[in-house]
Amino acid sequence: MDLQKHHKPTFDNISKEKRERIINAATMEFAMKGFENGNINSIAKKAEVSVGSLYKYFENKQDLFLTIVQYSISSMEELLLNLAQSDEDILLKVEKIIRTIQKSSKENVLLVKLYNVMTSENNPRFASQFAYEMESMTARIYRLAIEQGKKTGDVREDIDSAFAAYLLDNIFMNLQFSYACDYYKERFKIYTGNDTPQRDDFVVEQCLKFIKSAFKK
Amino acid sequence: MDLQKHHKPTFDNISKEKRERIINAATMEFAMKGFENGNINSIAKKAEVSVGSLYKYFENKQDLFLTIVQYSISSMEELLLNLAQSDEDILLKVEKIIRTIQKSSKENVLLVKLYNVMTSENNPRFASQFAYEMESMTARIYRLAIEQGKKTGDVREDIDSAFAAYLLDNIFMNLQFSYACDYYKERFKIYTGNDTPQRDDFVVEQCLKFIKSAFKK
Amino acid sequence: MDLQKHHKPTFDNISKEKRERIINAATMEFAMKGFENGNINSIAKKAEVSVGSLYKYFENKQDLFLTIVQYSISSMEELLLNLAQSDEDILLKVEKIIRTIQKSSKENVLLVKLYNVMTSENNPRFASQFAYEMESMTARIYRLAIEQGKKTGDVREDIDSAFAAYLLDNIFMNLQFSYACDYYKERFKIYTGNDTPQRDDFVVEQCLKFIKSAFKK
Amino acid sequence: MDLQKHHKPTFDNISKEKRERIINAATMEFAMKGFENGNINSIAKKAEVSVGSLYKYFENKQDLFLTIVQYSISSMEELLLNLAQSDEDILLKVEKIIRTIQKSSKENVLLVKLYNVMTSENNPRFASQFAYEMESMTARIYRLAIEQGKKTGDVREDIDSAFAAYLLDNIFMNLQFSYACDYYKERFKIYTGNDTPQRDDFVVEQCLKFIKSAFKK
DNA sequence: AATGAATGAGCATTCATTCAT
DNA sequence: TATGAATGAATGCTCATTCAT
Repeated sequence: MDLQKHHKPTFDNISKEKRERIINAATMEFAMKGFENGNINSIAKKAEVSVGSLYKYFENKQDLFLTIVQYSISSMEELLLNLAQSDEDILLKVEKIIRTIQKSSKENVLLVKLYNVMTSENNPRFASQFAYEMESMTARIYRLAIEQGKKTGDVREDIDSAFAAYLLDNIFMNLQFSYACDYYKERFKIYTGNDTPQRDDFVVEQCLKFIKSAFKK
Repeated sequence: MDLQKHHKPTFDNISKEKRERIINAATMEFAMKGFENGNINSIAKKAEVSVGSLYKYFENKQDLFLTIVQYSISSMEELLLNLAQSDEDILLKVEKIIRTIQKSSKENVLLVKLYNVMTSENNPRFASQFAYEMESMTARIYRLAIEQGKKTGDVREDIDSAFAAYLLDNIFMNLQFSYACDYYKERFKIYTGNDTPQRDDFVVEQCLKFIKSAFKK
Repeated sequence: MDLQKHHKPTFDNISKEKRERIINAATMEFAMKGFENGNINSIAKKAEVSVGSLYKYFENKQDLFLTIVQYSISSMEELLLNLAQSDEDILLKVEKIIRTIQKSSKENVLLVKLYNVMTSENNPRFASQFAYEMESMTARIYRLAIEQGKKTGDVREDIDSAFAAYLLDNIFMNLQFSYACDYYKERFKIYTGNDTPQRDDFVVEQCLKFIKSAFKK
Repeated sequence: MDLQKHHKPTFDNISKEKRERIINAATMEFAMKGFENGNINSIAKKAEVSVGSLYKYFENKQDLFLTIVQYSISSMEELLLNLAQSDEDILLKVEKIIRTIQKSSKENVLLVKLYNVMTSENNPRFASQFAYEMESMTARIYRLAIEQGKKTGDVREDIDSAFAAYLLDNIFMNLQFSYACDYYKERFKIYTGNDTPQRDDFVVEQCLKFIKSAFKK
């Protein structure tokens, strides 16, 4: 677990506007090119900040990347918190989640791409550092919703809540990537014949049928 | 579909042993570091072959990479073909698939890592080139099995076969990564509490329950 | 006509001394080895500058080469402008040109070598890019002088001014190379028996006799 | 002076047809790309001979180049010998030379290109090795013709025969390049406005006027 | 003698990081 | 604190030459 900051204190002192310029430029760069291929000098130029400054704010490239990832996770967490707090039926929740994925994947293609990059970076440290916060939140939310569903009788009791949450997230995670990442978009097309998952209602409907039935007693 | 070779004819002429040394070295390199960061000179050294030779066999780095990926896909295809040809009940097939994933992911960690790397390289050309070969086979197999299931009454008829195949593969793909890739391993642990999906029977059992129920009328 | 700069603005910002170190090192390298064989890393070392810096100043090897050539052309142009502006008799002008060639070829052997290399690089783009600036100036100067000669009666009127200028330059160009370039030096020796055109006055005298007579009515 | 062979005895033993295949392929390669950039492996492929064989015939790349140059010089020498032996008036001879240049430059662009490459190769050994044979022949021919002209009264006696021969060759050499080499073609265009020296008769006429007058008493 | 696969030093170019101003 | 010029190690790829068959 790694919740510590990855930037120097100086980064907190600069103006919000400058901070956002940096975050945006770096997010774009890393999302488009990945960590290894992302270029610090390009980020500096795009953010209209000097490289020297960047190195005043961050120890090195990796720390800038980690900071960016933190930010993108925070953005996603906001969305998730809304879903988590509602008291609805699990299937309603699932529908909300899917619709949120559809909406936010289109609005924040870069964040999703970045998340995708993150999941396959060949640096174990990155992976384990962030999997925790990112996933532990969704894991908890899904598991609680499933347990709640068991109580209300919406979910059969003979499946393991934690594992079911995992399966659910497998579906959601790939669905999310299918809206934003090259490989997954292509894959979606191969499976369903559609260019991108454009018929959102169809996707919602099919997913719900599948999941509802999977949970049903 | 892109089944053409990505190597020069010379690569077919060298000894099987040398060819395998190269394949292994390159698979290891690309699986660990990805395409961009994979180092041709390192591969040559690891394979005990000169760089010059490598460039006699492959036009460039990309073609070596593509060749490697082809090999890994072929390996997977063999497994899949066995599953495809059997005439069993869809649930038996699903079980077989999961057990195959469990077995081969452990045996061929590198291939799975390579596949994972491939899915997140930010190169659209790679994406479309490989999504097709990689996924079109599984897509077809799953869809046919589902359609067969509809006929035999094992699968409800109101779900879209193609989309259900996609959902199924979402689950399998992530499961596969969970056995071999750092991020996904960590994520599995967060969801289920287990270090790696070691309790294979538990995984099979839970997946089957979920999927069986999802398909059930 | 290609008078645009071939360097990045950064090259204008560095100290004159450093700029000259680079120009000198590169001129030497390219003059001795030609474009293809000239080595960027060697130039950097000779100029006591890092390769990285060189690439901050120039987009690539070709642009460094073009810049060098521009410099050498500018040097020559200064000399030519003096000759051009004078209002003298064409034969006086010819004598001045020859003496200028003699003087400058000895002083700037490298520039002449560079020009020689340039004329035979098998790169059409280089050729057309520079032939124009280099030659169009001399072409105009010679042609105007000849036309002026026709008016004053020093030059017969039945020869084509432009073509005569071309023939004149043929002689001058080879003369110039004869002072600086290995092949042409050897060739001069074979023709005249002299090691290098050392007896400058003899060369002047003979050339003048030949050209004067050629122009004479 | 270097008249020795630059190939191993083995090259004399192979079939004439194979020898010519090699000569042709190498001439093409070196004429188009120059010595440094000419590629031995490409030559072997083009000549349908193995690289190994090439190295059986020639010590190294340089010796292959030198051999090629020898051949091209021999070709030119044949032409020159014809001119040399005729007993004509010097101006008729000059006309013949120009027409020969015009004809052969178009027919054997590669040989001329090769000769051009040779004159600027930055390897002193090349230069001095070949200047001798190539130029000493023309030097002698031109000088003798001029001396003959002096006797017959066609050439003024106060010019140095050797130097006049040199000036003559300056004109011819550049004229030759103007028909075959990129830089010189461009330069010809700048001076005369014509794309290539296509109006051959005009060229002959103007050259003759110039040279005739230059020699005239 | 002929082959052509193998070699590996060499080169243009990139980019994370430093540091003088 | 901010700047951005400077650094140089690192990498994909080429090609003259060798040598086992």
